[in-house]
Amino acid sequence: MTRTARESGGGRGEETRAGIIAAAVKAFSNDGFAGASTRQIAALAGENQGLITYHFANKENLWRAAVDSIFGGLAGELTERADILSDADPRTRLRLLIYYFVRYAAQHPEQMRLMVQEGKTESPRMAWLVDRHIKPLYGLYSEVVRDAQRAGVLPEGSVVHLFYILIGATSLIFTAAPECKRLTGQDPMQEEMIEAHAETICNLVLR
Amino acid sequence: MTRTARESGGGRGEETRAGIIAAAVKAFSNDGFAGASTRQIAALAGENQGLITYHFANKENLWRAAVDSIFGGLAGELTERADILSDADPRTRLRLLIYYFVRYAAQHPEQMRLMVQEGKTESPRMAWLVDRHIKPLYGLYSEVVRDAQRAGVLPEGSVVHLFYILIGATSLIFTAAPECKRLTGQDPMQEEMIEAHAETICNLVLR
DNA sequence: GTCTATATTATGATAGAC
DNA sequence: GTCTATCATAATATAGAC
Repeated sequence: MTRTARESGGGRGEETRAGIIAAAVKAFSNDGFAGASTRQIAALAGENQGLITYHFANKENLWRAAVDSIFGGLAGELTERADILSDADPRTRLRLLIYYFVRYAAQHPEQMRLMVQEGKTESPRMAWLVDRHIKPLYGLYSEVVRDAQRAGVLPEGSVVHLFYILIGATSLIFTAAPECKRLTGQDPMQEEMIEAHAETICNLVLR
Repeated sequence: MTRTARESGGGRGEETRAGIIAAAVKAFSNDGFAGASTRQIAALAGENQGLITYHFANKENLWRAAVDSIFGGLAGELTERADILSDADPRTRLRLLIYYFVRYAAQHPEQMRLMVQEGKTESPRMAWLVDRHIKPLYGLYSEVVRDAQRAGVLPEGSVVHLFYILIGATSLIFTAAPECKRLTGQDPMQEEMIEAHAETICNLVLR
């Protein structure tokens, strides 16, 4: 029984595939699609360059696999998290969601990096990313925001603005973590800094 | 009397130089240092590729010139703006500064794009950018924030967090404008959207 | 100051041995 | 599935004519 490249499971090839994807995530989120090279990605993964062609056929496909990996189960995780907190009063609920958001942004800076990388220009890749991954997130987010608005925990205002305000506020410090470290001497990836960031946002936003 | 490339003034070469810088600003902020190519920049400027070498010697120098051009007189403009508003009461002052910030972010999306591009990784370019341009801005910003905190218009909290929160909140929607347009159908670069964004931030933040 | 031509290296993709 | 070798192209940078 022969195995194909697309087949999932514990095969040796799947490990290689996963390693390449992990390297691609770093490369693409740091340098963008044009800036990252397949050779660099193969080297980072400790694999041969030819394996990228074998597992992904071309750079574009590798990028898609990397993006799928980055956004992975986020939508699911978020729904779950929001459901768990559905009993809490609206203010506490939003507060805990913000803490969750901030912690997530700190643990996955690649996600924001990639969103900014690709969101700057119109392109087929951007369209794919938005339709496949961002729209579902936006939908979930809209519900949370509207609930909070109805409960008077967030001021009125169209969801678009609140979406980008909240994402920007929670993520930028981690997206630009090395810059922040050089600018202020403080490392935003430290536990206390992550906590303090969430706390500051809550103090600023929640009434 | 011969003119050198470095000499400023109305010479023909200065126009060329300026055109190349303008093209470089777009290219570097969109594709990053690695992603942008000198050929692409020359083509965008409608100039010959050899002229980049003549005016800037190499890619790195061109990047520096582009960054200097982007950050240009921002620090000066900001100080001026803050001074003009020094008579207003603290709440109104911060409100007007936020409106100014948001409008500036909308008119200069390249600035944020470049900050994110370079802030992601430790590099000599990042160090240069932070030391030369971001630190002065951070200093100015710190004063404004501390004044607002003393007046009770902003909650307590260390300036680092408030810095990245405010910059992220004001800028991301414009940084990722094409993405926003595809996601929501609304173009954040429209006047009404810019106004609404500033308004939403003020409602959210000011007490 | 501007342009063409080119040296040199890096890139994405392919072919084929193992 | 993995690897080496290689092709075709695009990159930065240089040399030198005008």
